Amino acid sequence: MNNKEKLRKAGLRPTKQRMIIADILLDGVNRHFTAENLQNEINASGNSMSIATIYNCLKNFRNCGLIKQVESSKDTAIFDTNINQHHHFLDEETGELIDIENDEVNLRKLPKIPQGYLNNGVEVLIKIKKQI
Amino acid sequence: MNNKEKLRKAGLRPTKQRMIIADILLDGVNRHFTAENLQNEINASGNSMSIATIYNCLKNFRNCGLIKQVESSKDTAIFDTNINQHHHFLDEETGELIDIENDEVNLRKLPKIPQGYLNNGVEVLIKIKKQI
DNA sequence: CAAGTAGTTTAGAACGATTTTAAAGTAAAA
DNA sequence: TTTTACTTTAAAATCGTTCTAAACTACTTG
Repeated sequence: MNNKEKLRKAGLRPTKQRMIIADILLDGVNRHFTAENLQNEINASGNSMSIATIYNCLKNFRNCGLIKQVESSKDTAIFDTNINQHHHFLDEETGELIDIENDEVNLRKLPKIPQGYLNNGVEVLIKIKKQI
Repeated sequence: MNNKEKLRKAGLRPTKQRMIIADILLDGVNRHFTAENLQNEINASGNSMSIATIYNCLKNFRNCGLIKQVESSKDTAIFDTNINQHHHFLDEETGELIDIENDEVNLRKLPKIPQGYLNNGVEVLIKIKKQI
């Protein structure tokens, strides 16, 4: 399925700007990035786009499940093109994130989900620090 | 150990402002809060403090391990007085966090920590959503 | 295809959380 | 004490992100 079809399937009009971003993000390579990182890639690809459009687009893509947003207490939002359930190592010093595939983690025991709620995804974060 | 001693032990001068905050936060009750929540509690206690001092103090307390900061992609930093390793349920709609004690989660299998790094804490986040 | 309409992009202003500034204040050391 | 280093403060600045409202464009319908 090409990117135009992916956008339509997600319920998004395949505009010029969304296609530029889809071409960068939806290439099958897993990556973590910020809005600013993406703007740099857009510029490097010979295109340009308002930062408001980049934020709109990231929000749309995320809401449609084309990308994920990483839970992180950094001051800048971090997005992830790996939309499968998976986990992360986080170096708190540098903010660097490393993917952990889902099958590398196994939970023996999970707590009871609170009354009236449904489980909507489990994320394991392993904080790491450089050895000295 | 009283709060003055806790601050000294953490390497922090027990100033008037830090004592006011310690008296609110270090009462043994686990809570999640933002800088603004804390400011309201300070005001409610009949004291007042510059917001810059509150941010300084939270950063100091966190760096000394007196409180923790929760990994969350909300736009406002969330702190936690529960400094033991533990986990959270997160309702992404409302941002509500619920503690999960460490013994309620059991990991059967953990991935290999990347070369040159040390494990610095595991956090499990279970995203939940309201049943409809 | 033409015209209508609903959704999209844009630059720039606005916003909100957090940090910086630099001056005044305070705790601890000498 | 006096000195020194650290802390607090109000206000300004910063930074990521969202809003605004006007121009634009994709899609629909005739």
